Amino acid sequence: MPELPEVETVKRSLASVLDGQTIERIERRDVSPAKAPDGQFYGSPADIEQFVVGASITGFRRRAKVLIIDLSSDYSLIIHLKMSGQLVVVEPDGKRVGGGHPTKSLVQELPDKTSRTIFYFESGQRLFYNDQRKFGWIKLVPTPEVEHNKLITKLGPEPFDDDFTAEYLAERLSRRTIAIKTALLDQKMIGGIGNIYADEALNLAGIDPTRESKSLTTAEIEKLVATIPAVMNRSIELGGTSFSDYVDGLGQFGKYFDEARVYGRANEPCLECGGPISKIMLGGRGTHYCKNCQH
DNA sequence: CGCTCGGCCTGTGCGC
DNA sequence: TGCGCACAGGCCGAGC
Repeated sequence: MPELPEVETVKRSLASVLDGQTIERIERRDVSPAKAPDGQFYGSPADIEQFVVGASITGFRRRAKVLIIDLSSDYSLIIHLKMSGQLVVVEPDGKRVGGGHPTKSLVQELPDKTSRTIFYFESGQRLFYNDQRKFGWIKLVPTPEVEHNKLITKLGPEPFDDDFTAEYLAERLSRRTIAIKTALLDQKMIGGIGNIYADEALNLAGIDPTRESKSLTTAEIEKLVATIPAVMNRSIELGGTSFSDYVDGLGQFGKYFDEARVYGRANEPCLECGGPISKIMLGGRGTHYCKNCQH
């Protein structure tokens, strides 16, 4: 589910209510399958007891699609929501802090069967880490080690970084034969792009997603370097993309989907030419584009 | 080294 | 109405 704009939205919403709050207790649930750690939380019970319980939250950070919660114990929680992860704050009375939405996924009381870990705060509020498909994870690491952690160091520059330039991207694409769409999803090349925004940015740039990476012209690469942060910024403004059950930390839906140009719009008319949006499989991912407008 | 594909999980929606 | 298959926001590792 969450790509950079969704994780950024979750980060901001959680920070607005949980910054400075003290964790009173942790509950790790749903221990199946046996090989996954309790609650998908990688950390020994002793370490969690010592460095998480009783600690307060000193800040929230994001790197690409990874959320980092810093604690007063000088330890940090590194969290990846992968496809179906949610972090949702609930009031003592069980209501979402932001009120949430009256939809199927939110009518249900928490915890539900997807709730893997619950953080109880002294305020009485609770933070639910829900993950239907169980691909996501939480890891406990010393704060000084976060930036040296392999999960973080392997990530390429983010779309908003100063070092995300046309020169950088041209160099990285210059000898690659993989489709440009596949290249954009490579987190080592650029950190934070996922399936939705790869399709959207390529549409805005007028580039066919199946093109060989090394075939892109300088002008096309310059367009991409502009459209990628543009589409991400617009999505952050709208609170990310929800097309089924993504919600932010307050249970709010993102509205970018209403503005999506190609993603999820197979067979619908292209906003530019009116022709049908195509959907193909590329590198195992559903890929949406306009054959008239993207070359 | 580069590339493609299957696997990890659970659920939903579609075609038959 | 029921059944089985394809696909879903991500990423890793095996195998060529």
